[in-house]
Amino acid sequence: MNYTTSQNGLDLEITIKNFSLAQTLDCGQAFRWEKQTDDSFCGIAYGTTLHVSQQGDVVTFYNTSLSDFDSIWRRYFDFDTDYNAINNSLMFDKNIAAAIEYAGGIRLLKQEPWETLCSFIISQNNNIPRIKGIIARLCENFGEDEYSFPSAEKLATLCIDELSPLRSGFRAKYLIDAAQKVSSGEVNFEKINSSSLLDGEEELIKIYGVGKKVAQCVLLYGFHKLSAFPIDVWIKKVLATYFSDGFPEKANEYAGVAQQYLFHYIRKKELL
DNA sequence: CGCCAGGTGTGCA
DNA sequence: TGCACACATGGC
Repeated sequence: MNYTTSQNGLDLEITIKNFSLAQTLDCGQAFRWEKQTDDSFCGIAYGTTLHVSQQGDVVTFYNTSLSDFDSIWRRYFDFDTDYNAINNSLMFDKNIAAAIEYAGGIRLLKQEPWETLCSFIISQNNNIPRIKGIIARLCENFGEDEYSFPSAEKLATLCIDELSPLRSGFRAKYLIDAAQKVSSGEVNFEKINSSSLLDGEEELIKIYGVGKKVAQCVLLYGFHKLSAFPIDVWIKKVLATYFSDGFPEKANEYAGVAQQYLFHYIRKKELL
């Protein structure tokens, strides 16, 4: 156990080391969290809203039941995985070590596969504020209630024109195709769960508009396959700058975790 | 107002 | 295989 919980009225407090709520929720892996203040966020996952904040090593889940924490948030934030051990296993490389130094408080969220698939279809050739806007409109227009992400079955009944309120541009046709293939079972999430990375990717790129990068994002953030390795423009820059001889094989098991740190790290450096 | 965005499909050599 | 180029929309 690398954290402890305690009840404080209606709130639940988690004490945990080397975790950063802000880095985790604001690093481009999830798009339904809104920053309230520097260390306080409101958001939705698995059809459930949450207000959460962090003060030092203490993370406060406001107005949350222990059952919601156990069934949703503990898993969503991946609190049961030992990131100290993972980070230690990645420290052998000095560039990854530098990225850990900067961004090692990030956790790889366990998001819903279908939501993750849609989110990263929408993310292509797009910027984060607009990605969030499109996803918010998707939920407002087609979710079953105000909290839920619309199901693949629901979206599969729609045509491209009916997605116009999203203003998602050329991506609308990709969302429809994804909904049809997922709801029909042509793309099988159960199968992907127990598949290798390569087979999972092969399954996902059956969808029109899903290529390697989006597929790897879905495997990493939606299926929690920590060896998945999405290569976007930023990671291309990382590979060219720090790993001209190739990404170290020793990091393969947790390549996706390293990728997330490196992504955050190089973007920060570019801003300076 | 232009440039650009956590890419992918398409049409060429 | 490799490489421009278009693609919708709007953030900055």
